[in-house]
Amino acid sequence: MIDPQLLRENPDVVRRSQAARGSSVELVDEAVAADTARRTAIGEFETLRAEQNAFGKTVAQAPKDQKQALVAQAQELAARVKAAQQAAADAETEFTRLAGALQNPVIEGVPAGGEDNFITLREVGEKASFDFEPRDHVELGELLQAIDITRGTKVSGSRFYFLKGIGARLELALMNLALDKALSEGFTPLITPTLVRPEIMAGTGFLGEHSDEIYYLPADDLYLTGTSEVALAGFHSDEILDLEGGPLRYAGWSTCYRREAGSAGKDNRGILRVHQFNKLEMFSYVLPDDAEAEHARLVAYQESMLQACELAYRVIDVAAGDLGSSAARKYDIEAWVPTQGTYRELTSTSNCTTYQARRLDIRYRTESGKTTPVATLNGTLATTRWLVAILETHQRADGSVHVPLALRPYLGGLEVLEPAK
RNA sequence: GGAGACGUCGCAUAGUUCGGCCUAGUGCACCACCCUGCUAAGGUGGAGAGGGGUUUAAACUCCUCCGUGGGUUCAAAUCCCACCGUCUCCGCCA
Repeated sequence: MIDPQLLRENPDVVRRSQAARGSSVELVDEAVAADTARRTAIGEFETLRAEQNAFGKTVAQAPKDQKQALVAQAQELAARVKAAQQAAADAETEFTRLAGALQNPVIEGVPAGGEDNFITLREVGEKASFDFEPRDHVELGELLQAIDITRGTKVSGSRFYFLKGIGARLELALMNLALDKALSEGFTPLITPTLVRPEIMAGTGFLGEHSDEIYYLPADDLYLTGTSEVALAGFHSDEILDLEGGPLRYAGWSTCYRREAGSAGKDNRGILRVHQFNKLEMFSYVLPDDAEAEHARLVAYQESMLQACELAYRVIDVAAGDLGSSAARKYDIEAWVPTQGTYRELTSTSNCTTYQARRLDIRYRTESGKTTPVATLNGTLATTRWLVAILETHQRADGSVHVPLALRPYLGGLEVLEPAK
């Protein structure tokens, strides 16, 4: 939910943002009109209600012989109050519908346009080159007996897989490396529920245009989360936070579930795009003024993870149209995937400013004692998908795979993954 | 799965019998001030959330909020219904 005051006082800012995203600009004017209508309706209702409250006292104190006449009068007033209340509620609903459809105003400098209009901020590391024909991660996964896609499909259908042996260990090593990184940066680890109630899913903004991406369990009216961001954002919902001692930072460890409904036929091979994977997600609750600095911090943590895994990557500033409704700015880090000859997204970090917090009612107290929404940010620290880049980047001619130094302590010192005999 | 109890302004509690005197009382904690040489104790006052109006702002003022949502009524913390949550007992499973 955007700030109603911003909408009222600076509709141009919202208009520009909607335009940059390629979203409806007219919606801004509709929302402004709905805001005016809503406030008028509220005023009318409250005037009548005040009258009714006062009259109620007269009735209560009236002598018995006058009561009947007064009650008759009160009934008539009550009917008018009821109508006005309904009108106010309707106006409120309409405003919420329209304003709720407005996306988070993008931050100054975010490139306008769609998926291809991103700006590359930097490229880091040397892309792997081979004097042999490199194998893709599926082949390597088979050689190492680390990834079993055939059986994953047999058991659960397409886009499912087993991580086996060294594959399972490698994922845990990566996740634990990320967890230690998060701990050293002061994050509190949190293992989160992966089934959430509808209001939490809606509050984080995932039930909008991407609702067909989400698994839903009708028998229980619960949603399977596609990222622990959902639970992490819901963690402090309806709370007033104390940020005096600095931001609240959490690292959420969870399995993630995605239907991948719109991507049939895309990335069918391997474990790049799957229905289920694990992820360690950073989540920060900060003062609105500190959000951009926190965003830079989250990217830095992500880059240090990519570097620890000895991967070549680029950092991109995602274009407005590709942001999702809650994000005011998003940086993706994409690692070079040798057999695809391209960069693929490994992390994503969003600055949701106060947009998500306003929906979930997460506030802090200002110096004057008033409450106002906090800013929320989130970013990936590790996911199963990283195995793709790690295996392909560090492979050798004989099918063995070099283990990045930083991961070795988590694999009992193992330096090389050897093909199974 | 069955039976029952409960949900009140940070915490604890009163109020629900019998709808209007609840503009929700009290204690603790909290904040400011006063008093006592310090501390403790005591005194006075303040203090919840959301939203309108007004305003540069403050002050002021009005409406809403007693788990959530409906309903009955001139009037609901109080009566009715549904849902959510917590606890206890029984059953079942691990």
